[in-house]
Amino acid sequence: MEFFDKIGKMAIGSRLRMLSEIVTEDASKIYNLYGIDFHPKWFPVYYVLAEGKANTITSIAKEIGHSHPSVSKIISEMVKAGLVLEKSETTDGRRNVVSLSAKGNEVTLKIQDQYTDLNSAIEDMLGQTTHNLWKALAEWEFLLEQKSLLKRVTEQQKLRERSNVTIVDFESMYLDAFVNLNTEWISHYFKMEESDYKALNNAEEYILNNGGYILVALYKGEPLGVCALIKYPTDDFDFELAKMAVSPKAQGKNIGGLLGAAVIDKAKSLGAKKLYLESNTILKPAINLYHKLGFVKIPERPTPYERCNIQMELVL
Amino acid sequence: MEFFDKIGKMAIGSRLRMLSEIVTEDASKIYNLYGIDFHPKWFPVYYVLAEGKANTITSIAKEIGHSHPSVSKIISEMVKAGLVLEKSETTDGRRNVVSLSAKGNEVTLKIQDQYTDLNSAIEDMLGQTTHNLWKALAEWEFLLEQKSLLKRVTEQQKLRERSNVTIVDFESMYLDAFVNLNTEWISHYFKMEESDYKALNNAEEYILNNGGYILVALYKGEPLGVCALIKYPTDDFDFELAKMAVSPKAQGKNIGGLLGAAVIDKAKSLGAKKLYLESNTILKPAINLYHKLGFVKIPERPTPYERCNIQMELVL
DNA sequence: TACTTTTACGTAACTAATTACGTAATTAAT
DNA sequence: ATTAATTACGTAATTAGTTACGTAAAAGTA
Repeated sequence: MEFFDKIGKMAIGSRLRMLSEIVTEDASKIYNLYGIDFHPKWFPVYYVLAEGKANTITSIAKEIGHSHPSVSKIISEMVKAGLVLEKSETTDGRRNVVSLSAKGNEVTLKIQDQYTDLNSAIEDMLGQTTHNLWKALAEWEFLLEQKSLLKRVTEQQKLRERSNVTIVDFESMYLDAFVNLNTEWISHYFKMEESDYKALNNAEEYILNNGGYILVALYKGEPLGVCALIKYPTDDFDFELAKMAVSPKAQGKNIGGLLGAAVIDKAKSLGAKKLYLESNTILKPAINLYHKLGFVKIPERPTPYERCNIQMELVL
Repeated sequence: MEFFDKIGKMAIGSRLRMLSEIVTEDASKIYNLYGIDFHPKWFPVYYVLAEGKANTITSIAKEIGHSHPSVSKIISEMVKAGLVLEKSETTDGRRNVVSLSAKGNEVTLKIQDQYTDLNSAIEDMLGQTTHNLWKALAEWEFLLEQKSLLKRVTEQQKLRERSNVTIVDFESMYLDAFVNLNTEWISHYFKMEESDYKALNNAEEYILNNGGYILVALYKGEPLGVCALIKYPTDDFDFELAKMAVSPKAQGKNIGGLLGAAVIDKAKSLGAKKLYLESNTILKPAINLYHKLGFVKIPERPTPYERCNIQMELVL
């Protein structure tokens, strides 16, 4: 089993399966040892019947956490072995009411000792270990019920990706990225307009020297996201959030979200009270993001952009 | 999963299987999350190939602890998916030499992140538990390799049965048992002889009042085994171990062994140096037991019993 | 050199579970 | 009183492994 140490936690499923196989294989031999004609897989069903708790296929399935076809098969095997009786003598004709036969009840007597011995053998093993497998299993079942492994991995993924992204202030070395990333999406969804050329071709003069800012998202050092904070010409707003662009190859890494949050932080630190933005409703993920960031739709107001069909604001 | 708490350790196999199922089901979704077209069950094989360690079906199987048909199937699936290449261009025409294809190597790049994230997710879970599942699994694998569950249960069984057996000195209330148990096996394998009647019908007089002893094995209070220690008439031996009988319904509980050991102890405590016994070689389990107790075959000597064809002694 | 044993590995059949699906009985809703 | 939805459960197909078996190549042996 040393293989598992190298392979890491990736194969915990395989590892559990293998141990389960080793254990159940021996379980089968153990029944033999006690002279009981019994398959280990019957045990959960048998146990429920011996307790006299549930007595229809579905209720047993629910009790033991199996699917009903599984119980159905086990019951038919146990019927064949003479351990279980089926009867439909209830008011509900769909139900298959089952119970232990006389022979099935005999097993109960025989199985007592085995139960005791297996229990002590396992207790003995648990006593020899420093890490209690039984309790560890219960803890894992609990944790996985609270939050699935899938969700946990997704969270780790987000966490890791976030650490790959750093948001930095604009420098002239990022000018190309600022222009290209914006040109790319604008000409993909719409067409470049007069105001686009103005803002992109003279970014430093038009945005930065005018009291505005540009933030750049670096993904593993590469500038793959940009966003501008342009000083708003009137008193209605402090800044306009504009020219936000994220490279398609960095999509799904929440770079937009990080960039947006950073831009808002920046505005806040500058004492801004109100942000403005313009967009188009066909850009669903963008609108969604703005929403998440706290922007709300406002009534139509004049804009130099042809593609603009929605305007939003964020009160800080 | 509360079912398992009631059912006890009996279903540890089921419990392991269920957890394994939950985990591997999510594993499949996790590959999806990272855009990798990959079945979780391929992973162990893939890992070995990526490490460049083993490259034939059997060697991979050995490495990962699967059967070779399992690896064979996985390889053919991975070949179909274009991740693995097969070639028989070796000197040994039986071997199927496999390796990752270019596409297979691409997976290595994609899988890195997933590997990291899954590892951290699991480490995170392990950190949240007080009982470390990972280490507990390793401990169980180790313990079961040392001694199988079957063997452990067998030992517990022996231990428990021993506690059900008590060896007591003869009392007149056990006379019936002494007579019946002996009559039963003697007339089953042979026929009752003159000396049998003498010893059984006048046990108290013939054995006890003659410096001999009778010990009784009580199984859960019931006298199911007897054994006599008869004063030997000459100086050759101190006692003859005779009239040992165990009820067929208590067979396999090592009552003979316990009884034998107790009788020898008794003889020792009486200062005896040499014990004698007579038997017949068709009684294999008995001869076997005498052997285990330390008796060795001795040359033929006169005996009143027709059925006797072997004689043994034990030097204390 | 010829014969036997071992090794490598594929195919087939089995196992213990699952999902998917169909059918009949019951219950709820119009 | 119909009709629709739900429930109970069996059968079939699928899954991820196993053992059993057969065949061909290689290695060992007389």
